[in-house]
Amino acid sequence: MTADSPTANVVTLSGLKAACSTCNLHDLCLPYGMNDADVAELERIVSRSRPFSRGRTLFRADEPFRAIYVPRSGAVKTYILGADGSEQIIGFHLPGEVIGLDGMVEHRHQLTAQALELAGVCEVPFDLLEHAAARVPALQHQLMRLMSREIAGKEQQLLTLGDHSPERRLALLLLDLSQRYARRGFSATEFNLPMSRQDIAAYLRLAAETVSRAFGKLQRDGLVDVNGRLVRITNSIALAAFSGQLSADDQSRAS
Amino acid sequence: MTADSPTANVVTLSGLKAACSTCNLHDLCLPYGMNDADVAELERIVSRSRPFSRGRTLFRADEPFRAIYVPRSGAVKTYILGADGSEQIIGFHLPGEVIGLDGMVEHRHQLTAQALELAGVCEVPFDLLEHAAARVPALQHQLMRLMSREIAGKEQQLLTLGDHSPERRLALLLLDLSQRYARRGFSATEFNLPMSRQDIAAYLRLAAETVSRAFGKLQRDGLVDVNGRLVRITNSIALAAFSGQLSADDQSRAS
DNA sequence: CGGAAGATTGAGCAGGATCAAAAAATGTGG
DNA sequence: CCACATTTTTTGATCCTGCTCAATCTTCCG
Repeated sequence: MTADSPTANVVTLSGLKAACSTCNLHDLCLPYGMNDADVAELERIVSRSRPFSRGRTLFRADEPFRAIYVPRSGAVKTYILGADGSEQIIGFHLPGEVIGLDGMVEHRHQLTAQALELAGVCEVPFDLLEHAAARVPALQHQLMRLMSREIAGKEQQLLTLGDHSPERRLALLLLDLSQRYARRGFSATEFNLPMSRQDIAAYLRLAAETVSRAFGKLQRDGLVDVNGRLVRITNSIALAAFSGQLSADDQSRAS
Repeated sequence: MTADSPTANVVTLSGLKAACSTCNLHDLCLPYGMNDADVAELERIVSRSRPFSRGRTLFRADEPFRAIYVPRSGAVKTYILGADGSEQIIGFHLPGEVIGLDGMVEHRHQLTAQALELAGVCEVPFDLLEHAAARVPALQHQLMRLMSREIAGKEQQLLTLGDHSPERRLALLLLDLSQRYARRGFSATEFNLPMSRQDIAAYLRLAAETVSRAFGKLQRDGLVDVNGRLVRITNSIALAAFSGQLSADDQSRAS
């Protein structure tokens, strides 16, 4: 249990034990559905790292897959560099959302994970986790649930990109973030975006200029109120209708 | 072990036991990494259905999630209907590729799965599978590997859609199918597409006309030879280079 | 053989990318 | 705390690519 060295480049994690039992992400994260004894078992595996400051990478694409990571606070983006060197953002990860589950097959990470803001992160060595899962059925079940959630989430994202209108893509992202913040106990209608406009553009596969204009349009239409990174959803029903999530009837009623 | 009734609408599966031990998809599917005793355990769970003819659905979005499905032969597409009623195709599934793993969290299927051609399918009740996985570590491991593969695959798909050029998107799909066929013992350079042009369009988020033109372009450039659904990859290196999978150097060399 | 669905080809249009510049926010050092 | 430098975001103008509409051709069924 040595003190953290302030050396910036070293991403080695300290051996600090996690406190899953007192973590408020309990029911979003790995411990969900487990009893106290099981959680204790989990805590022996999980270690908390020194916080990652903005821009620091948790791991890079092609690095060997050893562990999965879960932010406790802050936010993380995962991306891969395209053929032209541009960042293709694959996901934004809020506290309790597991990162790195895609590395199991190839035994290496498929993506690069980078902190969007100061982020406390838990590291979970995957081999230990798997062994524990074999002993603790509740852990096995929850681990699979998290993987299933990841699959469903990516499918949802494919749907978002399938929608052609930039405004609708942006609306879907804002609604998605809204729900995820709400589930974490934050406001569903007012929150700070952890990512830049360019990040949003790279995620929605749009030009940054288009994202800016899309924000303008949503604001002009009275759906959201945007001030820099602060977003307030002024009419969530209309926003959902506009995004195409509601039926055609609702849509016409809201417009 | 009653004979299958020919009633078309009934998707109830017959109780026929699977023969995972003699299935040639062994190392792609669930049995991978398991010993004979473990496979025998798995066979008690898996049941083979009467083949699904073209256009028949294995399950529909919103239906309760009870089982996952694996085609033994043929091909299956998964999709969801967009707000405007259009089919948004999420995936094409070849033999050995598990379908339905996204249903675990919400306890209902997120997508509709439909046979693209006559398809033999294995049905695996998920609760039984999970119980078996808790007893058989090799099964637990492989199940997680399959889920991880699914996540990585969806991420790859997001990358494909991120690419703006229709020709490159199509090239990436063809290369993807090529690899997947190759791993199944089929030719990597010559194969029949199981899906229509419209399906390809719905998958790549393009208009059908654009897909047609993209095929024309790839053919004119001497990368592929297309006759209806028969595809022959005449220059796989150039095709990979064109798709952006290879480095910029390779790309300039091939063009 | 005929009908229908699917695929291809062509012409015109619109929407998002790109290029360019101004404005705002962020951060840094004095 | 402010001034300055840098980055980020917004706004404007133009261009180009993929969508739409329309017609033809093909294939696949009964």
